[in-house]
Amino acid sequence: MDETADPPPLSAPATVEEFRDRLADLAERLPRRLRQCADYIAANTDRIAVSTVAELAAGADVPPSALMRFCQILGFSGFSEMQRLFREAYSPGWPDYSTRLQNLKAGEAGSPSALLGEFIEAGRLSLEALAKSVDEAALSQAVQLLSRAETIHIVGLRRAFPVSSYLAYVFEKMAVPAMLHDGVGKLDHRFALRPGDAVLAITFAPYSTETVALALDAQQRGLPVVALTDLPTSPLIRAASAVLMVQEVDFGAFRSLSATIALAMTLAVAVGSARG
Amino acid sequence: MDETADPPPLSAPATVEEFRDRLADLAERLPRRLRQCADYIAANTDRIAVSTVAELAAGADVPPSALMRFCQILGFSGFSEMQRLFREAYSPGWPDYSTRLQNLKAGEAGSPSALLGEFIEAGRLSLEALAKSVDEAALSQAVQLLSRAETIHIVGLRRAFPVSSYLAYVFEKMAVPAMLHDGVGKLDHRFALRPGDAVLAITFAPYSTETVALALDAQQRGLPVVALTDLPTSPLIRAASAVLMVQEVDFGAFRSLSATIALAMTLAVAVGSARG
DNA sequence: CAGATTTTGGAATTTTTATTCCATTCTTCC
DNA sequence: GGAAGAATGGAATAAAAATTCCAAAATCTG
Repeated sequence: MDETADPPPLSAPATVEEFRDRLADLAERLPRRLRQCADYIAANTDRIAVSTVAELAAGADVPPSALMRFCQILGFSGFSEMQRLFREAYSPGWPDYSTRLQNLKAGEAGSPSALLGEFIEAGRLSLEALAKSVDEAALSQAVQLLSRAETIHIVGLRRAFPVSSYLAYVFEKMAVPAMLHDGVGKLDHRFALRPGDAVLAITFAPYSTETVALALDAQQRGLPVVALTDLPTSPLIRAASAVLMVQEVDFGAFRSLSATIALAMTLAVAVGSARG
Repeated sequence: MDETADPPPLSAPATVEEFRDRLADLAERLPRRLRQCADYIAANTDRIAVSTVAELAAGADVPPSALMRFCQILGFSGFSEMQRLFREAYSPGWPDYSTRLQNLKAGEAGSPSALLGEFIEAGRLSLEALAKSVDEAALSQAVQLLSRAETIHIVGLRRAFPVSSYLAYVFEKMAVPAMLHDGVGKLDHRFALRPGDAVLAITFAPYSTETVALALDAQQRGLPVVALTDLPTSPLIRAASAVLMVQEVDFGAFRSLSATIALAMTLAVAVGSARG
């Protein structure tokens, strides 16, 4: 009979900060559906003010009633009360991307935000350049070669290592047999290359000798090699059966990887779905 | 019999600009109450997305029915249609893709170049979102914490591993003492954390327990922890002294890393130059 | 593995909001 | 000053949205 007062009767968050705090606090211990709500809401807080329960629920991929329960757990009487908070706090983010970027770059030269502006711009330009310059024939051929391989050997060190490790991750997610040659212990695993396999080699100037060596070795054994590199003068080219070229825009001595990763992902996903 | 076609059958404005033009055009020749509507709406365009008919009518000091009539005169079927324009214009409508991209995507669906178009677009959108959402204060604080550290410990696995390995590369190029915790051999190297060091932890949903564990461990020893993560609900947050949040746009199940890398680079270069 | 407890999805209900309609009030112009 | 037409306000209705409730499913516990 004494239903020991279950949840302390939370009062509704009064500010957006309070809201975020409570959300972060609660999220970990919520059951699955409610957790989905929390994540979606966290990622799309700005849409609360202009959406209906049904729209948000659809976005979070839960039924509307789950979202209602979620609002109540946060301490609101319901969705409407929560929405009121955001409608009142709402001020449109009108200054759009290009304006915002200008502001970022205009900040005191050398400040972190100015730097960020530069890197964002460099990434954007690289992506645009890639869109313009991609060689569709080479891309299709690369996909074909890799789709037919038994195991795909991925090699890319130093600056190319983030790319090769991401490729390895994506292939694993798609259950494509792949081996990442990461150079740990200076082992080169050359003899892991078996007939029927293929090599995906990635390197940019200044080129890694280990990567080039592995690619040449594979070629001599008659394995197909797909090269992901930057210039027509790359030493990788004479080892390769298919060449994908991508040039990143530098910012100072530093180079974005946006375009390279976009291209690598494309390759991985296309291969993954071709192998089906 | 020929009821001389009354008002030319206006179609609804399709953009906010069109809306403003039509409003300016019409306002002068409207009768009193409708004129009030026009004036109030012109001055409070930004509230349309988040208000009800009744609220706006009260603001303009007219009855709701007058406001309804006003919407229809502007060419909308009613208030809801007008509101939809502003709700959509507000949040998600990051504008203007370049036309090149459209072409890429237009290629045979499922073809590699169509895929590439999607990844390029996802990267672009992620960069734009980052430009909008970056928390400059948190960024400065993160730079400060890492600049003061003796050794910087970088930890990020699975999907975050490309980011952490790139950070390690850049720090090395800049001669900043840094250690990459890569989980090789399942060693956690927890005791490499020394007083005076700092941790830069990177993880995205679904969060890596190893990364979170190392961050918490560091926090308990009183070391500063900089978190690079995606959502306010991330378990990393309660371990962190500075939190950088970045959200990537998904394409299907796959996620670009463009924005994350841009932010990571910024951090690395800012720290590198702060340490001279 | 059975029973207890929590979580979930969706249909039913209530509340709010948008929209229409029409009697009344203002304007205008003869 | 009165008739014709336009404009108006508010009550009535329709549509949409929020909220509740409960049976079924999933999960936990002994």
